[in-house]
Amino acid sequence: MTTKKATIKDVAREAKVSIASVSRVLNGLGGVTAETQAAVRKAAARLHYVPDSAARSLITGRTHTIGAVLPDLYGEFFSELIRGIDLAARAKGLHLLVSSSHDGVEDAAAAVRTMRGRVDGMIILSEFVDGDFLDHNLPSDLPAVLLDSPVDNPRYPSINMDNVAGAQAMVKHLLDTGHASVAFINGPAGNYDAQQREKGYRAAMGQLAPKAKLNIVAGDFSEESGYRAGRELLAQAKRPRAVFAANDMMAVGCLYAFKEAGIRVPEDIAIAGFDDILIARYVSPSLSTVSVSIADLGKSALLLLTELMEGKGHAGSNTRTLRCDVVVRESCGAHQTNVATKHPPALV
Amino acid sequence: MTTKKATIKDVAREAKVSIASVSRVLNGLGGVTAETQAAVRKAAARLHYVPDSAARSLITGRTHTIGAVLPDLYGEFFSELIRGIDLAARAKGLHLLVSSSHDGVEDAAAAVRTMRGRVDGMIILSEFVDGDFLDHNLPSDLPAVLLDSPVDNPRYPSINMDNVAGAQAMVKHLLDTGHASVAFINGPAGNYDAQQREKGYRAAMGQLAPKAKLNIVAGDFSEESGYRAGRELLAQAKRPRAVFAANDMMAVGCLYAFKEAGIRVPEDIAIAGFDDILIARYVSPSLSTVSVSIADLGKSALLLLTELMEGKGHAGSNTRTLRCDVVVRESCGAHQTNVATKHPPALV
DNA sequence: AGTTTTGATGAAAACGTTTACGTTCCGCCG
DNA sequence: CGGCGGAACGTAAACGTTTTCATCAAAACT
Repeated sequence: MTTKKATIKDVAREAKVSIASVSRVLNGLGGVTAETQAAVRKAAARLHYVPDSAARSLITGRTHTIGAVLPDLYGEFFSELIRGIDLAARAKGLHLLVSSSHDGVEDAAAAVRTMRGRVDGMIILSEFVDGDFLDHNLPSDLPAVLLDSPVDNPRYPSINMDNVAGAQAMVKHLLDTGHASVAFINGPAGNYDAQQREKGYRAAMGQLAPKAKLNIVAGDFSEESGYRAGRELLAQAKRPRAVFAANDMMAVGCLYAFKEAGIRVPEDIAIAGFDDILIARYVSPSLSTVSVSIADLGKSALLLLTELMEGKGHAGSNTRTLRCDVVVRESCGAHQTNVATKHPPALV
Repeated sequence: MTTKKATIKDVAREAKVSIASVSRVLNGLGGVTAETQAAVRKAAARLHYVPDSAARSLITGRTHTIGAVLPDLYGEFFSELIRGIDLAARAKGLHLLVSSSHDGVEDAAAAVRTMRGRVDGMIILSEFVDGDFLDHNLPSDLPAVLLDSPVDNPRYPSINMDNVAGAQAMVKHLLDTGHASVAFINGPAGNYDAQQREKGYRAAMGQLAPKAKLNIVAGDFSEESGYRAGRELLAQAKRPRAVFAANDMMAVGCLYAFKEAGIRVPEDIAIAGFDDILIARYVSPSLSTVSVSIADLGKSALLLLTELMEGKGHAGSNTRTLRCDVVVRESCGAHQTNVATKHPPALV
């Protein structure tokens, strides 16, 4: 509107007070009479004054911004996560600086470094971070919380979804539904989530079907690898009665392999996935899966981070876990569905 | 690592030069001998010096950050858009400040205002912005580009996807495939995209099937509204041969309505959508749709914004358009598919 | 009435940079 | 040999805040 942006001095002059008083009024510090307060507010409004955040940060040392560094993530997961973080951040009056799509250690390190000084805290989700990474790239005084990470460093709390309990629950459900043999399609070797889910599978099998042989085939989270895994399973001498894939995309790939081979799902073989991606609802048969509220994950991360920033940090439980829920749909054979009147799924 | 963060003074002392020289070296301004340069670099490295961005912004007036304010968007669209922007921004050495999930004018206005001073430019996607909004909430000297907006203000260039051409092409395709009558499921009344797509539908029909009567039913972009629209269409005296929904979710809803009624797709009625969301590939029959590279949209927006920021903001063509492509799948009846060997869809 | 307490206010320092301007030194030309 | 130009470098001002401290008046005590 005006040609030059107004500074605190302009406001002070306009209101006939000192800049100190302006600062006090605008920051609600008290120690000002109602009249000066009114005068300052009026002047500020008239001049469209907005405090310069750079100057403010310089002196206070706070940016009121938190940074999120994320890998090149699968769409839905990404957007839900950001939404959760963003919403919680806004509620706390914080801004969100995002840096995503990192596909290498160096890339992630650069991202973390360039955020230095621009943020009051960080939320990091990256397969590349470990203790060393943090020590080398994070200023020691910068609060950070890790997402979905195996790192157990007391300085950096982490939030994980409860992969093992979720996987365990799903395997239990499959066994309970009457499928005696359950095979598992694994994720990429180095992936933490995959490892945890496999652990859950092993645990459930060991506990509930101790005499059954474990049946684990390789995969890499891609739909195509699920397809290949599906064919591999079909080629086995004794076909499993159910397949539990470490993520939904592989489950879908597997589903296509079965369809192609004329195998009926769930009548001949049941299938279940993990993640509850949007697609799971729309493939046919709709996919039973394990769901985790990703937005909640983001929200929890931010809340934990703000606690850290406010110094309420730590002591004890510095790692939190988010519950996972089994979502029963058609593909596992336990769904009560009136096939005749198939209503549209819930709105997204 | 070190207990206190190093400032430029520390580096100067360590390198036995003045702070001015340190600044010159680190900013590559020249006017320094190779020796001092080396000394400074060594000192900076030893101290793990990182320039304070707040102080830098304060004096230079630049933040090297661009802001994106977005509505509470559909997942996939959102993540793709952010990815496009983020990638392009990083390539230009810019940071990305995100504020999403705004569901009201006041909300969006607040977001824009609080970004003031924190960013060098903004990318705005919001149904609430119009000329007034911008004049009231944007500092006049802050470059901004609008996404998918009807605003035609010379001060704010905008980038739109070519909704009308895309819709036109899809209708043409449906007609060419032999479906004589094409109905249209509209989007929410106030929505710009919806309006443009309707416009494309009208244009194509008027041009290619001038004697056919227009058949437009209401919808609001939700899956459920698509379902209702589908039932409405089935109840018509003379059923259309093809349905073109203003977005994919409605097309999916419509598909379910047809399935429920025992209508075969595409044999009895063809269906097409708009957006090419991930699901489109996975419903059965897979959904023909109009695709636009959302990441490109984000990238273009950022590139345009940086041009503006560098002062290359020229008069004339201040609004750009992004091409849309018809994606032919099974639901429109023109797809050559070997149903016997249905391969898994392309990886995402 | 004199003294202390209280509360509002302003002056000025500090935050860590960039940059305009001086200073110094050296080599070169006249 | 004296002056001059330019390169290298340093000094200090400026950016717009917050915050400490001093000041001062008025109210509250003795």
